Amino acid sequence: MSIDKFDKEILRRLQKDGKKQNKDLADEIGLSQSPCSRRVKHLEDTNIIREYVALVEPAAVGFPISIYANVALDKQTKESVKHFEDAIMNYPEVMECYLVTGKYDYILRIVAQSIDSYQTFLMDKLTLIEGVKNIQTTITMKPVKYSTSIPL
Amino acid sequence: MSIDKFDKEILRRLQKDGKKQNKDLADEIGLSQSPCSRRVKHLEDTNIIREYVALVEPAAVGFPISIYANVALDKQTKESVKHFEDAIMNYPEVMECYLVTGKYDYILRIVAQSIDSYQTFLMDKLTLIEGVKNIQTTITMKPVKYSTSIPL
DNA sequence: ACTGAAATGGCGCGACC
DNA sequence: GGTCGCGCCATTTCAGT
Repeated sequence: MSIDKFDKEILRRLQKDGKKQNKDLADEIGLSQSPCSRRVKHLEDTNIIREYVALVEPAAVGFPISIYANVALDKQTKESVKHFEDAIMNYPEVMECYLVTGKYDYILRIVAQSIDSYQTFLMDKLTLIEGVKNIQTTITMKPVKYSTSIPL
Repeated sequence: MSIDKFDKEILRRLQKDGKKQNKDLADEIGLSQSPCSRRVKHLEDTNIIREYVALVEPAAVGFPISIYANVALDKQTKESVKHFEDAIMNYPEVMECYLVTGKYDYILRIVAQSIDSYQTFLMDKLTLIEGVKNIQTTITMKPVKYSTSIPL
């Protein structure tokens, strides 16, 4: 179940092109098709490859705004934390959420169609979650880099 | 060039499964195969679909640490900004980088194999970029949510 | 046991309506 | 936007080392 050299090469390439043909992949890493295919299948089955997705340009589909929100909770009890995280999971605008150290409890990246619609999200959803004490918003002005590739 | 109902349905599905077969996609949205395929191709050609990728579980390949770094520059001149952004583009550990408002200039999400290797990255790379004045690091303790799907 | 080779079935793709 | 047909690739099975 350890990741060897071949697996790393496979992952490196599939992270760049999720639709790369098995034939080409096999050629590139220097294996024939069936062992290559088996390795890919194994990486999928063990959830090392979580999923294959199409990445959509947010601005092109009407979501030009990305916002970071730092969220502090009243208390960090198991129930309080679970309630917050469950709520977050149901909000598709929340693209990322991490539990963090420091004076806030969570960092969220939220996408929105406009600053107004973010305001609405804030008022109607985020601030209404039980246990949320304080939210600090950071507006992004420009995306500089967005990568999904782990640097193997 | 406007995104209609069909295109939205296509994007919604390909964001969830980038390898969904055209045949199935066509069935689901209620079109036959070739118009469906033509639409997908158009979305690709206009870069509304940026790319297809495999998402890899970071912890499973030895990158369990995600860190947010807030970076302030000495000055925000065109040259200074360009120099920083160029440097960032060459660091594969930097998964995301946004230009932001507020007392810092950039927010970065960085992946690392350990806190130590992040320290090394900080010392040997980030702080050495010309024009970087100040960096504030926020360690993440747990990923709660990570989505790449724009909520169409 | 894991790799490499061959055959079969299905899908994507492009021409045309 | 739909229909049809060709070619290519994924998959599975089998033999070899």
